[in-house]
Amino acid sequence: MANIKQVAKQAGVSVATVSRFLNNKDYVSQEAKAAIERAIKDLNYRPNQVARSLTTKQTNLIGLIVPDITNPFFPQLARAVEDTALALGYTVVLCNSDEQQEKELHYIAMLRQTYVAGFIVASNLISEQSYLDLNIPVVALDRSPESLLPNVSTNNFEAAKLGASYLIERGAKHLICLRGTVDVASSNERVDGFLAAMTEAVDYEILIGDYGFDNAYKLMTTYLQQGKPVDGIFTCSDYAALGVLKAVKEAGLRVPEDIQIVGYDGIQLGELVPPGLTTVAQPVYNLGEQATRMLVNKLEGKDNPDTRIVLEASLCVRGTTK
Amino acid sequence: MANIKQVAKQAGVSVATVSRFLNNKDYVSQEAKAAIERAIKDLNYRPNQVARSLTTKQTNLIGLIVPDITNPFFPQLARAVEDTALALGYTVVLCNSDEQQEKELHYIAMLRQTYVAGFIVASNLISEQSYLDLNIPVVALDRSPESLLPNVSTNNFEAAKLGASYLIERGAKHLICLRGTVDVASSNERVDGFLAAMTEAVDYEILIGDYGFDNAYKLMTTYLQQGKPVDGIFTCSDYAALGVLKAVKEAGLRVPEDIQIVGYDGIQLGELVPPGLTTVAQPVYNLGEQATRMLVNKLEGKDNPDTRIVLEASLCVRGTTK
DNA sequence: TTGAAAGCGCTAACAC
DNA sequence: GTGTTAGCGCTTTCAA
Repeated sequence: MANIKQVAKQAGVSVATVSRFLNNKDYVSQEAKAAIERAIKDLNYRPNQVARSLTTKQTNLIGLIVPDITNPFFPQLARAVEDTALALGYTVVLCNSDEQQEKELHYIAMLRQTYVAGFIVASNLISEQSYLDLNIPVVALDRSPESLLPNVSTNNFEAAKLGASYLIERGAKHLICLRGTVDVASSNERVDGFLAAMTEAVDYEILIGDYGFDNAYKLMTTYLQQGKPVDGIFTCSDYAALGVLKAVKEAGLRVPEDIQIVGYDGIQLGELVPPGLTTVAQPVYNLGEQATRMLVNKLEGKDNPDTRIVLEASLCVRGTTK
Repeated sequence: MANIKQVAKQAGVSVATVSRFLNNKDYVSQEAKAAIERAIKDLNYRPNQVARSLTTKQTNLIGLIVPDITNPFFPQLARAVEDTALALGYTVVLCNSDEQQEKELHYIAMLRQTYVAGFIVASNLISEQSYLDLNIPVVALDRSPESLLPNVSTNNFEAAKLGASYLIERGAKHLICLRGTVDVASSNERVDGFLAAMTEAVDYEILIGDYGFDNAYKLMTTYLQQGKPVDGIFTCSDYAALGVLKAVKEAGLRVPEDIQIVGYDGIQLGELVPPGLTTVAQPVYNLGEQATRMLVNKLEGKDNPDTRIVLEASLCVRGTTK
């Protein structure tokens, strides 16, 4: 691969001029421009990003950290982020922390050393303070509106309340809330929303799980074996709802006749899984797009009063409710 | 962030010695070692990878290119690759080409400039020659065993034959093969496998689609409206099978009573979707692991006769077949 | 066993 | 408008 020196020589100018041309800086005469353009074409020259970032201590890389790439919600989110970033001139490095703190730290360290421009964090394994300590722009995505970090999310509380209320509205009397990991703000907020929807006419129980499929399946299978009465289940993620659905069916119960289910997220797969998953749908694409724009605004030092965007989720009624 | 010079100063040695220590090269006296270790700890020093790769023209980055991150097969594959790579000391950069050649080229160019060590390619948008021209190790994953590139895959032909045969075995008489993009080798091989399973007792039709959900859904919906007789469908991906399943159900047909379906890939979601997707299951994790090992072997110049690994797929019978 | 110094490819003063 | 040159942080001869 050719380097800037060769281009300069071929074009009969200095490397500084070539560099200016490359970065649209200062004035470069028309003749010089033309000569450089030719040389670049002739030599099939591409600027070396590594050298560039060694000097500038900058890149146009955005690290996107997701907790579990096998949860279909995150690929959908990732796609939105990538789309938007690419359109704005940034490249996304997708990091799957796989629910392991160690992996997340590894990715952060690696990207940090690569002069990553900023992060979009959709996982919850590392403290917000740690991210702040990085001293580079970070945006939290799909976490809590109360986050210390600039963030984009839905109103977890209201959204969960909406979903839980609907279960009651459709006649559920014995509810379960399958919640995500404890101490995770967004997860807590969703549980609070669920609780806010409870009335005196119903009873409920809270099961502690995570947003994954496997745990949801196991927890619900165990629970159903106990034979306690249940006719409505609210899960804090769609992926978990799918696990619940499987457990319920295997237990020989009918959905929605015996048990109604409402998920959370709005993954595309929700419509595939017969009888169709009723869910509190987050505006997935918009979530990803807004987070990316917010980060890029920060990166480019734009005036951006927006340091928190809260989008509305909506109830998407399908077959798992009556 | 501290740099090597500061470490050297603090430790009372030269930068060269620190560098040797960092890379376990040549001899470094015990005293020097101790002093350097202390200094590194005191300064919380981390080598700057950018500077390092500018000098060495190397990194331990592996680019993993997938065609569609929203197809659940690829996240599963990605996870296996990441796991293995991390264990072997490499970091995976996951690139979703999103079925767009432009995006794929963008990622390749960007990683190439970053001195990426090698690629694992699970997409089919760019010619194999283009990858060979990169002049760095590349391994094709889940493509064709006939690939010019070193590759890891299942025996597409046999696997598809297995799936199609099973449909016939279970009594299907009017079959459809929903194939992937034309001119893609792995896709062609699967169709050939399907064809090889056909007997005189049945009739069949081949529909051209892709591995995605949307197209499968649309194609099948349209097809079913025509009212032609169909009682068995083989799709070249599970994700597409889910689309077919949806179309079939919407058309008011029963699965498997009226129409039997067999997918291909073995995604986890196959078991969730009632009545459970019968599929030709690829050994997903193993596929990803082997590809990563093959690439790393090449990167490290190990003697590796293996330039092609063909794994066996197996029939996973669930509810979409009788 | 260690240090001095050149150089990786590029940007950014600074001088002309 | 343009060229010279000093780094960016690291590895790697080459000498000592």
